[in-house]
Amino acid sequence: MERKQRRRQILEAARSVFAARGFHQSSVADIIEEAGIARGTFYLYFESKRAIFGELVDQFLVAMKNNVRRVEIGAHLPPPYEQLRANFSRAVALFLEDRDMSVILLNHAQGLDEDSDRKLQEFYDAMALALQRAVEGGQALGLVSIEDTEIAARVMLGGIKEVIHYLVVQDAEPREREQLVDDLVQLIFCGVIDGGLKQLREPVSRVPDSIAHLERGGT
Amino acid sequence: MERKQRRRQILEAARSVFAARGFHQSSVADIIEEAGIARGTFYLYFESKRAIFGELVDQFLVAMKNNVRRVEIGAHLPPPYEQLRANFSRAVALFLEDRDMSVILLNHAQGLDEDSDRKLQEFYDAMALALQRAVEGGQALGLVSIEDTEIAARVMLGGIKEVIHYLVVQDAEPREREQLVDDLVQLIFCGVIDGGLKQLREPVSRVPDSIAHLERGGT
Amino acid sequence: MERKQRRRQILEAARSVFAARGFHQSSVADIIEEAGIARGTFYLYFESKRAIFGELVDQFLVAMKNNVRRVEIGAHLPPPYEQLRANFSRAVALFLEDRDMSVILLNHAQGLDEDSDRKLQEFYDAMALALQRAVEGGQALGLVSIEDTEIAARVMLGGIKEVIHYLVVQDAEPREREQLVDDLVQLIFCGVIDGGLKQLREPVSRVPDSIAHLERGGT
Amino acid sequence: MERKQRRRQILEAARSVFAARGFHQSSVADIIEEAGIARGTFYLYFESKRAIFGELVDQFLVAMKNNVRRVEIGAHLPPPYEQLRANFSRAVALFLEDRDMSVILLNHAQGLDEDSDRKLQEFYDAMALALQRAVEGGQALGLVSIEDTEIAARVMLGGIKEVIHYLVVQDAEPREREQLVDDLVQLIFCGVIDGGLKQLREPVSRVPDSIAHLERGGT
DNA sequence: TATGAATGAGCCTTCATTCAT
DNA sequence: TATGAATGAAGGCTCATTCAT
Repeated sequence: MERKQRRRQILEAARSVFAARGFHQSSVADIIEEAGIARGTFYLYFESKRAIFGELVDQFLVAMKNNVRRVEIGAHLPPPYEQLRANFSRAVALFLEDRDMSVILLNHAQGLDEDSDRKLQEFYDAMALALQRAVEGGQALGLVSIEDTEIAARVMLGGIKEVIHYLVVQDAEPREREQLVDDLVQLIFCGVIDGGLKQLREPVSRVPDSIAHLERGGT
Repeated sequence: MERKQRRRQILEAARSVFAARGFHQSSVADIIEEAGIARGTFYLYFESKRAIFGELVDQFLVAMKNNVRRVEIGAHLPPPYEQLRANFSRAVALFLEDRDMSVILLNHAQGLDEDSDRKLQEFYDAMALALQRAVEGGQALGLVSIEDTEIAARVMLGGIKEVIHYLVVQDAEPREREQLVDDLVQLIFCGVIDGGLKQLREPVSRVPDSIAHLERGGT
Repeated sequence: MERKQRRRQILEAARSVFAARGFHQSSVADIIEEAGIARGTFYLYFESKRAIFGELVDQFLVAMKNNVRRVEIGAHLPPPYEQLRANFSRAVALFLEDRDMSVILLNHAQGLDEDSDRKLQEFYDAMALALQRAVEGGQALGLVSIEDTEIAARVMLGGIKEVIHYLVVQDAEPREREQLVDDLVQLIFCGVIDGGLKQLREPVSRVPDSIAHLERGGT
Repeated sequence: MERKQRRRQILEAARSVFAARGFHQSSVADIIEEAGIARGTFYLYFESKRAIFGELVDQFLVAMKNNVRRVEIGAHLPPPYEQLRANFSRAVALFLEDRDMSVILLNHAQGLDEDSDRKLQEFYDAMALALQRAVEGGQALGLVSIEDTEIAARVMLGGIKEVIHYLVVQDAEPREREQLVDDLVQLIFCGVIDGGLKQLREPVSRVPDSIAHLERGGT
């Protein structure tokens, strides 16, 4: 128990250090200073700087996997939308509750070495695949007409990642989380345009006053 | 002129090295070897390893800025959709034509140091702002009902980044670029669900045969 | 008494560890693992890693000193040869019975630090001196014509050390120990050439068939 | 040429440092201080501390191998004794001319790691084999009656090593080198006893005055 | 006495940058 | 302008030893 607590303490320290400076800018010296321990103690609990970083990432990925459930279709089950929304909600919650790890994962976790990159890649691939399956389900139900489900899934994944990243980096609890999730789900599944693309396709003759100022805007 | 060519030669070498290994894994030794020049020569043309990296990023960002134009609304102008689509098309083209830089920007350019991160941040912020303005334009035109245009813009930006990243990393010219751009625009503006969310909200009683296999899927 | 047993246990463990890996390659961790004790316990019995090593060496040197007796000359005493041979026999027995320590002494015990080196040096010096005295005795008896008895003693000492080392490292009980001792004594006192150097000094005109193959040998 | 000189300079520094303190007690810091160069410069010329040590050892072993020639038997060749003596003379000269390396080889070169130990082992094995072949030659010529030529060779090798070691550590040019070589050859081939072992086998009834003092000697 | 967590000095090695030629 | 040898700060990691329990 003692041992586990010390481990946790070091992990916390490392997490905050990595989040603040990134992997390369962070030295073991930074971590032990943050944790208030001696040099050797660090290596009593972790094999290397890489190892503790990997453990942090793994921890988070596992939590994420455990919180995202396959969308099942059936009469006695919640409608797909509810299931999807619940997944989104849990994922967003995880990210927002652990901003350090979010920053690490979305900002610094890439380009360390091939193994590490592959692990991350595989995680995102798994998320993308889950989304792709959901989209294919929608296709089968006749709700989706787009053909390239892989691209569709990637767009959705990217949207989620970027929003999370944005919110975390802004470091502002911007609004009600559930409202955010609703927006996110709607944007990702339905886009921004209410009635589809048709409306965009026509030339606009009358500029509403409300946006006239945009025409010659600054940077 | 001679000097400019030498600069360009070193920049090319650095670009390919950075793309292959990332910033931290790449050493000045790698770059000068790739360029076939001596150690000292490198510093005759660039102040530091960071400087040449920054220059590569800047170069690309400038090209990108030059290729993305503000969407103007007016009777004698192309419809907003055409303008938007043209922007997307040019951006995608830029990325796909310079995969090295795409990898660098989307994978390795973050977490180097505060200056660098801020510059990148500012670039993406600018892209997000452009998208946000477009969305606000749609709002004014009554096409968009979503209120949080900032989030909407971020979702769109993330979708684009992720797709580009995916395509570049896959290293496969997957399909007609224009077709891809069409899909991208549709996804980002209209989402995947044809008729809006309503359809997802209802429970599904009948599972189409075509997706029955998905219910108990593997990994 | 309990304490002495624990000491002995740790000494045994250290001996086998040192013999297997040498002083520098062996860590205190290795020793306590081999002994099955805790880190702190080690320092309850020995001041340092160096100390336990020194104690092992001392132990062996004392045993050796106790087993090598001065060659006494007198009418009622065994002939010098018997006494010398007995000394050799006991020394060889000691080495072969404690191969771990033999390896340590003959292989790893040098170059640790000045104190340690000096102690070892002194031991070998004592052995050399004993041999030198014996040679001087022979000189006085008219059996030895060589003048530099110091060198003679060193040659003899080196011969013994090398043979022991060889046998221990080979890890094979090569032959009857007493036969070995006989050979050793003969070699060290009488050399390999039966009739002295004269025979070697003359050119060889006729190559015996038995060694013709040696003239153009391999490695 | 410049580069070779710098290499040589570092090698010299390392040689003297290793000889003075041994491999483990010597740090790269010691070597660069002795050489008067910067830390990085060391690694410009040698891969590691181990590498430079290995190079020093190799250098010496090669020189030794080049100086020891197979003893050939034939009517038109110098008598075997001359050839043997010449080998000894060259070997002794090599050692005495490079005392640093002698100390390193005879004192510190063992127990570093398996590779290193094996290399050294192989070198001594080769020397032993050469001596064994010589002894076998003597056997064939009827000059040698001892049967175990392997042991004989080891005794000879040990005698040489120990004498060299002794002389080097004493750090005194003790006498004419050729005289030393003569003694060495005689001792190694003919032992110390003029007329063979028989003389030692008889009890001694009369103690010559000249050695009476030895009977109750000091340490 | 026994434990094992904690300590921190010390070492090897890397690599961006400088500078004499 | 070009070279490449030289620099030295910085960082990861080990391990003998201490100490609170």
